[in-house]
Amino acid sequence: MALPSAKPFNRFEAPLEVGLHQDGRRLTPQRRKVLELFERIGAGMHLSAEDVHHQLLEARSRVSLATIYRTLRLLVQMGFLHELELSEGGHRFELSSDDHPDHHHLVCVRCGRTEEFESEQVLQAGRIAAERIGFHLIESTLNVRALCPTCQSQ
Amino acid sequence: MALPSAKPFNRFEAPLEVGLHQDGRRLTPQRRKVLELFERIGAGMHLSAEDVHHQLLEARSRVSLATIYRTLRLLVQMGFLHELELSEGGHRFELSSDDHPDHHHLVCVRCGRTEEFESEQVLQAGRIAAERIGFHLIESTLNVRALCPTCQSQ
DNA sequence: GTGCGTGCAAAATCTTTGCATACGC
DNA sequence: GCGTATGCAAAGATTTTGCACGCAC
Repeated sequence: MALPSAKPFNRFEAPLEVGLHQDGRRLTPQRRKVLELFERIGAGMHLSAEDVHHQLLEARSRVSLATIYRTLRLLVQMGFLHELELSEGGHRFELSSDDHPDHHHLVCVRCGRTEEFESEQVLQAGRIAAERIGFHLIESTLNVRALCPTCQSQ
Repeated sequence: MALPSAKPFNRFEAPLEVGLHQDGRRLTPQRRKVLELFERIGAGMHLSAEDVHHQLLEARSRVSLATIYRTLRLLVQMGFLHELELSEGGHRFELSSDDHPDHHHLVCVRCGRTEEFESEQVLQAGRIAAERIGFHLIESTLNVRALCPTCQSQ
């Protein structure tokens, strides 16, 4: 008779384990708990490192904040999580100008090269989305993560 | 005979002074220097608080970092500066998911309420902008800063 | 003269890191 | 058993704040 599986099935666990082992890394309870938390709350929920820490504590899992920071960075690198930039964390400033209306940024994820562009289409899409749920638009910024030509050829 | 103007003309100074006085605030040399710096380097340049501090020191202006933080916040509130969110400062995470492709965020600047939406139009605009300068698109996120219905009515 | 703004230094956040121990492999 | 990952605490980095003084108005 077959032994019961020690771990419940988790659609993320197999890929997580495989991905980790490819790089000589290890599947630890801490890493599993962080990823399971995100799976449990579902896509589209945004948590900070501190949020993750608290949620895990409430679920009776003590994972140190340092490990959570390390794990979040790892899971983003591996593609399991996305890192968002919402307005709270903005730390750079530029001049407002009529010649230079709402504009957007293309950032090379490898070398950091940044290019700006404008797009009436984007502006309009943001406005429509805002109006649909009754928000009043203030400004919109599209951040495009990309590879620049130089980094593509390397 | 007319007295010479003590201050050189500056296209931002008059609006700055007027805007400040409307709220019972004052036009100080520090505030003027910060705004002049941004004007000197031109629209589209992105500076952090620390950058502003260094640039002013090089221009022989000692303005304390605390004042720079206070002034940047003020100038953003008044609309003279924009606050950007580039990829360096992201601090929130969400699950990646095939059911939940590139999507965008509407954030209420007052209460922080966040709504998501998707837009093929935005995706396409990002793709076109990337291809135009030879970048290869990885992902794009539109952040829309807005006022939610509740906060509008207050 | 009134009271807002500044500088300074201390505090509060938020995030990273060094090191000894624990444990996945 | 080897070597990666963790927890802890300390260090860093960034941003905010309390307070006395200075200066814009």
